[in-house]
Amino acid sequence: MVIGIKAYILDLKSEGEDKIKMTLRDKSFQEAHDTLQPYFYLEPEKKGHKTDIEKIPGVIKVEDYEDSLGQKLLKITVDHPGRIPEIRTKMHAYGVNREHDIPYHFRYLIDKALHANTYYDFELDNGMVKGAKKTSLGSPKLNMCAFDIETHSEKGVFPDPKRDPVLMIAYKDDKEEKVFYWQEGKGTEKEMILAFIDKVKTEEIDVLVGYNSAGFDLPYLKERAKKLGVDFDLSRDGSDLHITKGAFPRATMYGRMHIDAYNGVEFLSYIGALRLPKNDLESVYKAFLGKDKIDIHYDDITTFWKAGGEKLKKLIQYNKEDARAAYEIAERLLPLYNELSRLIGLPISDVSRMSPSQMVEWYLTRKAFERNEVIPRKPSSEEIKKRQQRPIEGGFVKLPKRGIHEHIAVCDFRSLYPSIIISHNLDGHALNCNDCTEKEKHHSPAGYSFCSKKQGLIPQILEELINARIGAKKEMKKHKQGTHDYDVLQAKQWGLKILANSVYGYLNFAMARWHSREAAEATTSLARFYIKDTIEKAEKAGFEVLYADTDSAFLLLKNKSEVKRAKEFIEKINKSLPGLMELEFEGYYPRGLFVTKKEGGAAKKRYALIKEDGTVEIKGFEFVRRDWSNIAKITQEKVINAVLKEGKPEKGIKIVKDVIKDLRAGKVSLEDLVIYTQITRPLSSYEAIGPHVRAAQRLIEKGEKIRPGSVVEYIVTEGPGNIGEKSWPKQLLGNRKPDMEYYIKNQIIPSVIKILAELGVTEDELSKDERQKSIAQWFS
DNA sequence: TAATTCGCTAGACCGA
DNA sequence: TCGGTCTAGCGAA
Repeated sequence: MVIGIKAYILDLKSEGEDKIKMTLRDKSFQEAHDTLQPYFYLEPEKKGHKTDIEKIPGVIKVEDYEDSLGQKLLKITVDHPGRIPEIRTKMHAYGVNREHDIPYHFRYLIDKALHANTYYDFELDNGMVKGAKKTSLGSPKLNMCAFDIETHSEKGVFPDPKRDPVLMIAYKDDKEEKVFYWQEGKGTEKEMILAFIDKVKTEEIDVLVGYNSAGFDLPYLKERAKKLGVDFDLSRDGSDLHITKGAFPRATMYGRMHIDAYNGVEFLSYIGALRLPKNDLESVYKAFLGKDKIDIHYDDITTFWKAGGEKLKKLIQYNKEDARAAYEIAERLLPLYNELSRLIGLPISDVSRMSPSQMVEWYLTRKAFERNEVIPRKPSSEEIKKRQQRPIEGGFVKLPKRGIHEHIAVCDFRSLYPSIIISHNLDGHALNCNDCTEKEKHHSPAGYSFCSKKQGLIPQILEELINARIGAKKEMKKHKQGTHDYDVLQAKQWGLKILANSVYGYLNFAMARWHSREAAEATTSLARFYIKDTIEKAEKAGFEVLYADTDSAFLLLKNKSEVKRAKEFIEKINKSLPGLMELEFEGYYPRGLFVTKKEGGAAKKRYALIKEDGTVEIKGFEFVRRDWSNIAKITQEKVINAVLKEGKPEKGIKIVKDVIKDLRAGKVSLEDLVIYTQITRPLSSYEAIGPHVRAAQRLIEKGEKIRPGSVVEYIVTEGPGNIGEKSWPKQLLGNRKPDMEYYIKNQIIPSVIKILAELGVTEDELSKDERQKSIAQWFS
């Protein structure tokens, strides 16, 4: 029987020989099947292998294949996707494998031109897909829930699912917040787990979110379920929850997308959309809910659970807040992942675990298929090492003019690297073309030239991404803020921006299939050319250029009315720029501050600007760095504000002196003295034991887990030895007293001195009236 | 197994 | 104890 349904592919997997099973979702959901004969390519070492290869068990067909790049290959069709690993190993005798490492369900979506999470009119014949036509329906709305578990724990012992039960499971969706729990004599752990599974199923949850749930909650629940004889079946087809352990843990269940919000937070931090002191649940909760999460030490969880009454209530609340924090982060992430999934065309569960580079690579893979280009191999480890040897030259940074300046116009190139790549067709395959004359080619200062006739894959996808983003932004204007359509478009343009911004980095990334050193060098060399050219032209036009970094230039104006002249200058530049390249007027700033380095000379990448409405933008200074104490940061912010708003030295001096006084009087909270620093490698591989490493060692001695990525929070205390010896983790501070003189001398003074120096404040002035004469020596 | 380069600064380390 | 050099982290773009 043939039926037609409007639905989207939520999930899919391989099933048997040449079959794909998929979950089609609309208001309900339904299982469907399709076929795709698995295949891969071989770059043959020499001709004449064909007949040998045909004899290999599992090989169905061997054909000559030439793609649109002129690559002459053998296309090897096999009977079963699961056989590819075995067959491709045998192929080493005949040549080099190509496209042998594309997961079968990705292969299916790419070859059939189907995008996950996108509505199609499917024609199904007894559950087999007979046709799929794209509809005009927009983004699907997925049912999402967050969850979190609390487990029994003995003092100082990490919970072990072989021994310690799960006490509670918090659940939150868009309708309710609920905590499943049991107590001795009231219910059982088994019933609780079953009730949770039942909840996920009855709510038809499509997206299950936890925090570190791939590494902890789901493996833990699975293990407990096994012990209790419960079928821990969260999937939509009765298949098992699949757990992959290791440095990058994964948990997958067919038919439901699992998102680990921890990956999401790392992703958002990575692309610069989120900056938290550390990427833990507490920081997420505070950033999103604006208040601190209830604090219960994990040693006390079982005690609270047993105690009942108010304590139990508090534990329930604690558990709820964990789920709530995961939910908050997921609410921001899901629309983005949904759009990225639609763009790249792969399921959310896969996309949510990808780095921006991987996203670019899979996007390119799909587009390469459309162009009939067999994709490049992954580089070997030797090739990767070779690529990493000599770094390419990056952006140009102009030495700024130090001091406090008035009337600054900032202009910057819109999407500089992408627009250069598109306008000059920078692409590994467009390099050294034979179709263009020297004159026709795009030339770069790096010495490489590129075809001007046939657009390369990289410039093509960049152009598509940028145009799609312009389209999405235009479309956004037709919708009211806060509506579903608006939010979807917002997420879409964000996803497009992430992809477009990642392409250059991808090009220069050693592990990239489409790595092109030449294209990357051409990109940065042209970027240096354009910014230097702009600086030169600005100076010729009579502007003093205060500073420039990669894609932006700061023009010093004589007065505010010169803004018009600056805009005219920008327009003139734009007339000379090729293709999509555009210089934009970013803003007018009445005042700006550039300081000198510690070693003298003006400092790059550190400045502060104030807008007409009084908002201050601070770049590079300690204020924006997490590895400085809050007291130093807020003092610096106040001083910068005072300098930019009033420009009088007295106020700045007073701010600093007051803080010093407060520190000596013990009026500063401990929280404001904490320094956050990340541990980036196993402790044993540090050559220099800095304060954060010393503090981490102390945590390890107490049995805490410190891994690369852990953020240590430490305070410098009074006592003998170097600063490291004096550094104690916040948790282990005990009776130790913070070393206030350290905070004055090594935190407050260095963070303000270069700023106040621009107002003519000298070391002596700052130390005047101070009871301790020794202050002067700090500035020596 | 998953973007790079440019730049600043603190604090350890090391030899005189 | 001093100063130079190196290691390490993090931010700007």
